[in-house]
Amino acid sequence: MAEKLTKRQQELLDFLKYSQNKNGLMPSTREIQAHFGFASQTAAMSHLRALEKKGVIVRLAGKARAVVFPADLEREEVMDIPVYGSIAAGMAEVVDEEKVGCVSIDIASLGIPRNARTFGLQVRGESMIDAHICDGDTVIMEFREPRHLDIVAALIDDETTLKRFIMEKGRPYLRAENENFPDLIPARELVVQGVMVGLLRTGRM
Amino acid sequence: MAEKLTKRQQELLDFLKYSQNKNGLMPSTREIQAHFGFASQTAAMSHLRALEKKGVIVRLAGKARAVVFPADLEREEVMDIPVYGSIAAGMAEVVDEEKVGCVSIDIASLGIPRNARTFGLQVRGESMIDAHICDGDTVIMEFREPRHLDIVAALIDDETTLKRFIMEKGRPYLRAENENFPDLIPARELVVQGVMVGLLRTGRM
DNA sequence: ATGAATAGTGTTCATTGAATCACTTTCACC
DNA sequence: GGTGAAAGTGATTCAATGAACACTATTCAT
Repeated sequence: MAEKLTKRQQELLDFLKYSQNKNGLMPSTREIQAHFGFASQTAAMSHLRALEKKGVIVRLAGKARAVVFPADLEREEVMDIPVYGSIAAGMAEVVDEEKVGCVSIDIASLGIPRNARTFGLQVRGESMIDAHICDGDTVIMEFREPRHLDIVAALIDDETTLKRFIMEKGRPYLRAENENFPDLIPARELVVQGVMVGLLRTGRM
Repeated sequence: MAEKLTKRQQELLDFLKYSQNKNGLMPSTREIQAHFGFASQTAAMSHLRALEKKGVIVRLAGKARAVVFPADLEREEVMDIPVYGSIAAGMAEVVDEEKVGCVSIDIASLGIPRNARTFGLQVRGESMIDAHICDGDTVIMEFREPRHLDIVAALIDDETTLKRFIMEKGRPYLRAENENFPDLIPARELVVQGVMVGLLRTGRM
């Protein structure tokens, strides 16, 4: 199965990947022909056949643009999660100005339902270091009601901070997971923007 | 742009998503017709037009199966990273038996080149807790030469453990990031299987 | 030297599949 | 009660595409 490709076949495969990424769909044989400057469309056809025989692509006979990468079929559904540097007061709907990036990850890895409203948040500071959440980490939040001991993104003084949500005798309050930080924050007007469901750390460790 | 869809339009959109996920390509108007039991192919056409007008899909005129979700175009290239529970001695090529899952994530989020050889590793134990790597975390490793202070997956006594790689006066050794663990491990036959480039934590925090 | 891949050219054909026109029906809204 | 959007039916047209066949040329391992 893992037969190695010839140089030309690799070029063709690269074009297929490029095309799917750039245009969102596979090229037709004639588009392949045009891209490589073939005089005959058959050249593209035979290359596709070769790639199929080597198992790097799958083709569905008779259908147009029906070239598929096996990996794409096995892959779980991928979700795009917007990442914010901070989340301002409103947040009701969308807050594009603060958006600093996007993480695409398969929903199975996160273990969340596909219809969950999720967003990412870049962590600043060490206030949750005892929960092993570091400065620079990206936490994945889900928009839902917090439960006891959940880690939540809460709006305090117009800024979003990560805290542990404690429900004691029906009274909720927030706690930082760092000895050096103000231990308890009485939660009067408690605005919870999301509950932490995942964490992503990248770069030099 | 974010006009809400009718029930029927939502059904159609779901079918498009289902089809792309299941078959790897978009359905043609006739396939849509067959799926919904329309007597006329025009019904599918007009629905697609409606979806396009509302901005949830993009269509390329004249091309076959040319329906694209805008999100797919903005998305960076997604990479499938195999996750192992542990990595046995060989590891030279592929070790399918130990594979416990797969993480799909866009390469931009990880900040690694697209041709990097990466794999995931489930962390067991608390030996790296001081580096804020917890039991149950999945670390993303890249197969490359370790540098000073990198966190590496090293093979010790036929088992893979995560350690910090220290290069001191040309002599490499490994250190656990946990006071309670054997502080230094002289590295005689040092087999480094990968360098940590990312971390993913999921589930209840 | 002789197949067997690889890499093409040139041509033809049958489908697949998008697009358009003409009309019907239902249903919410003012 | 009229209007317009949503949801269809039915028929027709024609470009976009995959597929097949016949041949050529080169490389490479038997």
